[in-house]
Amino acid sequence: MALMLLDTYGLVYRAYFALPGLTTSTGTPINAVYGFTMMLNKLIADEKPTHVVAAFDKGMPAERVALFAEYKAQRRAMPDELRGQFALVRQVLATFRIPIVEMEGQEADDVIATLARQAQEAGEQTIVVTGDLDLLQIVDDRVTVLVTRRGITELGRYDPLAVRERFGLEPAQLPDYRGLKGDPSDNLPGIPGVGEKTASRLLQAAGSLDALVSNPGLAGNPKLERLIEEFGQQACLCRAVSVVRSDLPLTVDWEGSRYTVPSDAELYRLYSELEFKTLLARLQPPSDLPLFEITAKVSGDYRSYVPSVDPPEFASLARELLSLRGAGLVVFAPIGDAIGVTAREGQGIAFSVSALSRENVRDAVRGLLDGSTRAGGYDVKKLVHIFHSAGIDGTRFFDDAMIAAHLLDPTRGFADIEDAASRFLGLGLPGDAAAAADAAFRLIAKARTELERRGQLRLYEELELPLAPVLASMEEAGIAIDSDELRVVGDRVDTAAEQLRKHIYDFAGEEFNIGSPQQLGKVLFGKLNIPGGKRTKTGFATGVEVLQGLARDYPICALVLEWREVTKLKNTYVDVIPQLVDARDGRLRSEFNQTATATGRLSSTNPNLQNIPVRGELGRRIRRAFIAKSDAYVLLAADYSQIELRVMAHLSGDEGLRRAFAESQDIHDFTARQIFGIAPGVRVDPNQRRMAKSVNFGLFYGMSDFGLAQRLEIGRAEAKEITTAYFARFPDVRGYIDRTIEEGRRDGYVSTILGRRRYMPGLTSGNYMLRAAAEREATNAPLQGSAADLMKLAMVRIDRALRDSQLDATMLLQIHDELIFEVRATQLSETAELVRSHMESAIELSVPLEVTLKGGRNWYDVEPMNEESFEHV
DNA sequence: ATGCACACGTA
DNA sequence: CGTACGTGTGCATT
Repeated sequence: MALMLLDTYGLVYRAYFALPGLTTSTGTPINAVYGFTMMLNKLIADEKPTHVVAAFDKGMPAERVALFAEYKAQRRAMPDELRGQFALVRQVLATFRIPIVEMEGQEADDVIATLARQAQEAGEQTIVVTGDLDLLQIVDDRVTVLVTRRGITELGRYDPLAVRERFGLEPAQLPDYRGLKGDPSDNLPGIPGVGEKTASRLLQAAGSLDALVSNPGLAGNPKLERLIEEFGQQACLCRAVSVVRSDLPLTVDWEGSRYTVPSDAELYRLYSELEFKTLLARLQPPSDLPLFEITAKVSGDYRSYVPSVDPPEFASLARELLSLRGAGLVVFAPIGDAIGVTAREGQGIAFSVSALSRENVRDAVRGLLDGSTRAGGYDVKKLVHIFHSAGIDGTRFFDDAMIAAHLLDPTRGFADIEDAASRFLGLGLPGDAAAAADAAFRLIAKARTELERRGQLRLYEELELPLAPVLASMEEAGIAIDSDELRVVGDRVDTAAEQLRKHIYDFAGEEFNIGSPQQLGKVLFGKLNIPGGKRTKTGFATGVEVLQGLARDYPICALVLEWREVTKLKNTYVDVIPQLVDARDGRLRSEFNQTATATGRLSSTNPNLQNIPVRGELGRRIRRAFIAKSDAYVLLAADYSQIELRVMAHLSGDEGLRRAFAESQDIHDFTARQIFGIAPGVRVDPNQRRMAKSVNFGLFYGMSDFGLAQRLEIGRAEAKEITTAYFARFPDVRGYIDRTIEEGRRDGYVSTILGRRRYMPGLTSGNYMLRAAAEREATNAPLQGSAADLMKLAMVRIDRALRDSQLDATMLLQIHDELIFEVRATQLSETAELVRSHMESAIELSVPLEVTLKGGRNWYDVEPMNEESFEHV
């Protein structure tokens, strides 16, 4: 026989924290019981036990508390969402006919140890499954312990050999070990300063805790010796608490614990009740159940209709329900694997994407959107993806509650509907899809009113809303990756990193973790005594500015900088991108988030394609891996030149700045001439141009004289002279900055050209630092945000124009002021012209917009296209 | 596992 | 003491 003993509490607890907050359609939390059931199924399948027993804790562990009053005193109360699930766990165990063994005043550990000993004495093999390492002490030839690792399905298997390998100790020594090192989770102090390493070493040297206490000299180190003398008794106490009892007076009906596989019908009932859709899908529905069973449940205000099996009739039912309510607007809310649908407050319907077949999703949605209804949703981009995968294209969404919420308060991101509901409706959601849909419905109504009041309805309806499906199609397109090219860079980076590492060790005279700023600081400024150390709270500052200053005199600093560059490339791009490439078609699909930034820009994640290196030569080469899909295609890159400064020229109306752009000058060169009074015909010193460039950039970041001085490594007085000269030449720029901050203070927000707002409460703060930071943000937000407005508008129009044209061209990426397309090579010039015209005419400013076009086989080799010949690439 | 600090890539 | 992001590592926390 093979006996399996479950440390039920530990496993359920583990499952609870390992899984996200899943609930049934009525909001009952089920993540822990679901995880536990998954574990149980897997354990039975893998270990094939003949007998299974579930041990539970019951009551206070009186003996341990008597020994050590503080035992588990620090434990936080069990979360309510978890507590309720234990009844369901018992229900699961009942279905599997697994007996529960518990004993008043005893912990599951002791019950398990007792049963394991009984089985051992009978000559049987036992497998113990637990969530922590305390039970490893009972491991022997006949007792194997499985301990959950990360996730819910990974288990560590401990036999005596594995225990020795992990701890360097025998299983029986583990209570001593725990007594020495303590255990914060049970509030056991052990000996202060003694951790895993020391505890293990001490026991290897002394054999046992008793030996150590009676002869502290065995520690071989005066400091430890003292600690043992002082805290030895405490350690013994902790040890006593840690020893499990294997002599409880328990008798088990072994025959009753024989494991028999539950029937499909029993499992079906259980899984339906708990709405375990994936587990349900593996089962054959019993013939005596109706094919389409609707269970109506009420939770709070929300009435949910949950199909418990694949329902062919779902669509017609859903439509019937909605038509009863006189639906004119249908709102979809994706939440987890499910989608909620609603047509009127408090009347949601939920269905799950994973449980329903694609066909059913398609039928359901088509049934709902039959002409007379408008579609809305929370996170339209996600809905477009879901609909698309179910074969539905071209749904026009009239509302997106997520986007609306973000327009109303762009300071925060709105990842899921719970965020938005709590912020704007003051609602906590019960977590089921129907409630989410209902919340989305209410959000839309509320947000529309508010957007209209603020004059942001056009921004919402004509810019942000149409952009969502454009982003969806970009995400779906992805970009082709040449993995071989990435490997080439990878190899170079690998060897470089290796050489640099060794080199650095040579200079340091020791091996250490270069990636740890703490260790690096100690080596550089401690051991090597390089001057100019100190700063930051946690230790030495080792940022680029610091190391760059030292690189000339101390080669090791230059090496560290190089090492950082190289490992950064490796870890962030070279090693990561291949893993994210879709193996089916070799394309990389990242996500564009429309509701992440405070200024109106997009953000990109998984991976972030908006920060692929361009400055360093090695890093830049990564762009060679971003290619067009075949020889018949090329990449087209179109970027706005100096868009933020042009926006500044427009918003400020400054004559000098406008003239510069009107005359199509090199703006930094032009600025340098103005600031430094350089006559026409005289060349601008590159250093002067560099300074002018810093001034221009600093402007729209709200930089101070101090910041400019630091940036340019010049005196503060000189910096002051430069800015004074600048504002003398461009006086309206000064006026614009002051006016913007003043308006922000007065109205509470600043605005972009299209009326996007950013609320700036910090402008009236009494705290100087806070206020100054808010002033910089207020200066920058309209500039950065207006540039984002322009680009987004261009994207919507280009997407439309491309679809209306016969051009074979796809928009792939947006990098704030740049768009990347995949274009049929023969149509490059035509496409480029289309893109350029829409970008340059997105919004008419008082200065011309200028777009630079480049084309090439890959992102690295894109080369400027000139007016006459677009075809030379 | 989760959150923080630091560092660093982009516009 | 220059804006806006996302992601990697190390390290200290459950």
